[in-house]
Amino acid sequence: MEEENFFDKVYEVAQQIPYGRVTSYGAIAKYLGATRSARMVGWAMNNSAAKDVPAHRVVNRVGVLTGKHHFGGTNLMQQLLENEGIQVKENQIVDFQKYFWDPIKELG
DNA sequence: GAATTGACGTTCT
DNA sequence: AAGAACGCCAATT
Repeated sequence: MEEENFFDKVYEVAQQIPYGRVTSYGAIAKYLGATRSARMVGWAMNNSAAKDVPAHRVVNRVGVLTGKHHFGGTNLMQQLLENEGIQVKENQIVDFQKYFWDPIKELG
């Protein structure tokens, strides 16, 4: 069954995010051809807790750690990003454009 | 089984 | 230009 669902594709792309880089839900969704399904990407991340997906490298289009509450209810997500050399201010990534990893530009 | 919500983003008014 | 509504698919209630 190679026919992977939108859900599964999100996992693959998320796992391909390089170290010290971040991407957005919309970027992944757009890469999969579902620009308007960015919500599903976030929903997939919810299940990613049971996967090997670095969901902490995925933020919204503005670079805000919207899903930090899903990382244990603490600033764990921010700590992980800072651990990779990414500066975070007020739950927002500094120089988001600088660390932004576009799957379309990098992969496709 | 139906209705609502959800880690978002685009499009219309 | 700013604000409101819609769309996507799956899971939860």
